[in-house]
Amino acid sequence: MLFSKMFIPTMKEVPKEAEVVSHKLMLRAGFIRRLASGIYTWLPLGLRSLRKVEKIIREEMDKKGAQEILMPLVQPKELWVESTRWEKYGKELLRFVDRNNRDICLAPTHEEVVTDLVRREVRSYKELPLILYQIQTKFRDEIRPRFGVMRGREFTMKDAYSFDMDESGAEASYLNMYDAYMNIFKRCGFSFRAVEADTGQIGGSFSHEFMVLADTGEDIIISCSNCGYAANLERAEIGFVERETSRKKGAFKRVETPGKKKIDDVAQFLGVAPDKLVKTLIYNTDQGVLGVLVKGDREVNETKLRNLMGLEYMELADEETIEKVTGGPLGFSGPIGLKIPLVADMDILFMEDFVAGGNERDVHVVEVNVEDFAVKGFYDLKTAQPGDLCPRCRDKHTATKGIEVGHIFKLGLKYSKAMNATFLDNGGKEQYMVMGCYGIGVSRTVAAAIEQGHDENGMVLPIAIAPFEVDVLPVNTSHAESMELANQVYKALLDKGIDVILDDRDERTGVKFKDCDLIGIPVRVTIGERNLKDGYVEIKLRREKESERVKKEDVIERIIAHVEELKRV
RNA sequence: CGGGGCGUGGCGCAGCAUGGCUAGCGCGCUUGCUUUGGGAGCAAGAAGUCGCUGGUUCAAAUCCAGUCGCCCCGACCA
Repeated sequence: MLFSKMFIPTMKEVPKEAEVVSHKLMLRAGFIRRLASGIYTWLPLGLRSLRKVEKIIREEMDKKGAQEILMPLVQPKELWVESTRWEKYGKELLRFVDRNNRDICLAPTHEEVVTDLVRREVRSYKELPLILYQIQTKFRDEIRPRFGVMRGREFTMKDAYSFDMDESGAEASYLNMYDAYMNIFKRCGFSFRAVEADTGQIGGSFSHEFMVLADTGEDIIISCSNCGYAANLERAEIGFVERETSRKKGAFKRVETPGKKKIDDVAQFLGVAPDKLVKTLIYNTDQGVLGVLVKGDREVNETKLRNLMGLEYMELADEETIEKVTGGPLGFSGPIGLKIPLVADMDILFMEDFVAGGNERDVHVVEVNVEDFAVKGFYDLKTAQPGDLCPRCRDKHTATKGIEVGHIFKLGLKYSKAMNATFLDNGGKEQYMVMGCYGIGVSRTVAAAIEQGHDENGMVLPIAIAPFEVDVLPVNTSHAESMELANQVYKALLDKGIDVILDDRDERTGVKFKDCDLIGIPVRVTIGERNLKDGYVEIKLRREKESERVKKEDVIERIIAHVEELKRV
C-alpha cells in the first residue's frame, strides 16, 4: 500500500471530544470518526486493525470447531417476549416499530435468535455438541456512551453460543472456549488475565472475564499474587481468619449523637475509628425488608447479597420504610431489637464493643456485641479491597485495573427452557439443551490495545493488531537512488507476505516520522541519502528508543527477522 | 434521569461581560518558489448561514426565550 494513495487523515491537534488516550489517538491517527454519540465510522487504518483482530478470532474459533454464521441485527419482539427479556432488558434495548406497526428491536445480543435457530433445526443428540459464532454489529443504547469506541452504542462483537446434551458436555464446551480465548488474547499480544466473574443465579465457577491490564481500565481486578486467584471486584471473595472475641452480652449503652447520621460524623463525634462502627442498611427486596450489617468503613457488595439470598429484586429502602421497620429515622438504624431478618458480614462476627445505630432519632449505642442481637448468619457480603485476604490461601489481595475484552458464561437451561429448545437423547427422551455463551468486544479490543500500548508520540501497537507491520520511509522522494531502493525493499517485503506501507509522500521527513509513530507501526525502515552514501539504511522498532544501521543488502533479511521476533511475543 | 460545560472555516481556539466598521488567530488546505533526517520558510489564495428557531433592537456571534447536538461528573451506603 502506498501512503500517498491511502485515506489516512491524521491530526496534529486532539479534538476536544476525546478524554481517554485510546480515543484521542484513534481520532488523531485517522482510525475512527464520530457520527453521533457512541456511533463511529471506521476509516481504512482503523478497519485494518479491527479486521486483524477478527482474523485472529476466526482462526482460533474455527480451530475449536466453532462454526461461523451471521444473524440479523433487526429482530422481532416475539422472540424477546418468549425469553422474557422484552420486559427485563430495559432501555438499552432499542425498540421501534416498522411500517406495519410491528414491534422490533436492534439486537444487543443474540441468545434469542440463535436459540430459535437451533431449536428449529436440531432434533437429535447426534447433532450435538454445536458451537455457533458470529462477528457482527451490536447495538446497545447505553446510558452514557464514552471513551470513543470503548463504550460505544454500536460496536462489533464476536458472540458464540454452545449447545450440549448435558452438564458435562457444557463444561467441556466452556473449557474449550476458555482455551480459545486464552489463545486469542495471547496472539493479540496483550498482557491480560482471565478472572472469575459473577455468575448470578447459576453459580459455580463458570463465568470468566478476560481483562486487558491497563491503568485506564474501568474495571477493577482483585487478585492474589501468591496462589493466582483473580476475580472482578463484583465477585471477589474474601477469606477470613478465626479470632476469639469476648462475647459480652447486654453491656451496650445508649449515647446521644444529635444530628450525626453519617458514619464519619458519628465516629468523629464519639472519638473512635470508623471501623469500630457497624452500619445497618435496610433493603427492600422481593423477599421482604432485609437488614444488612457491615463494618463502618466497608461497603455492601450487592451482587454477593443478591446471590446469597437468591434475590430477584433489591434496592435500598426509602426513609419511610426505614422509620416504619426500625422506629428511627434514616442514619440511626441498628441491629438491636430489629424485627426484620438480618444478615451480617463476616467482619461483624469478630468485632467486639462496637458502635451501632439506636433505632431512635439522635441515638447510637456503644459497646455492642454480636450476642446482643440475632442474625440469620455471617457471610462474605462486603466489596473486596486490596489488603483483604485471599479466600484460597489467605494471602493479601491486590487490586489492578483492567478493560474487559471478553466474557464467557455458562447459561445452563435459562434460554433452552424459556424457549423450549430440546432434543431427543439416545433413549428417545426429550431433553433441554445446555447452553453457554461467549463474547468478545472486537472494537473494544482495538481500543484496549492502544490503552495498553502508547507513548507521547502515539500508538505502540502489537504487531498482530497494528494496521501495517512495516513502514518503508524514503527521506527524500526526489532523490532517485533512495526511491529506487525504497521501492525495491517495499516490493520484496510484499513478496514475502509482509504487511508493508511505503510512505511515498513528498512530505518533510519530520511529518513522515510523526505519522509513522502516531499510527503505531512496529517496524520502520528509513532510507536516506546520508546513510545510503555508505551503503546503509536505518531500521527502528517502534517500541525501542534506538535505531540500528543495516547494510542495504541485508535489510530485507533483518526486517523479516524483526517481524518474526515481534510476532513471537 | 440529575448537575456542570461547550457549540464561531477541516482541527484547536479568541471575540460575547459593556450589541456597532470588512468576524480574527494558530494549525491544516490550494498555487508558486525555496527547502528536505523529527510536524519547514517566503509569497499569493480558497474556505465561516458564528448549531438551529424565534424574539428584543436602527443594528445581534454578542442580549432574551426555546430547541438540537456534543463532552464531563453523578445516579441512592444511613
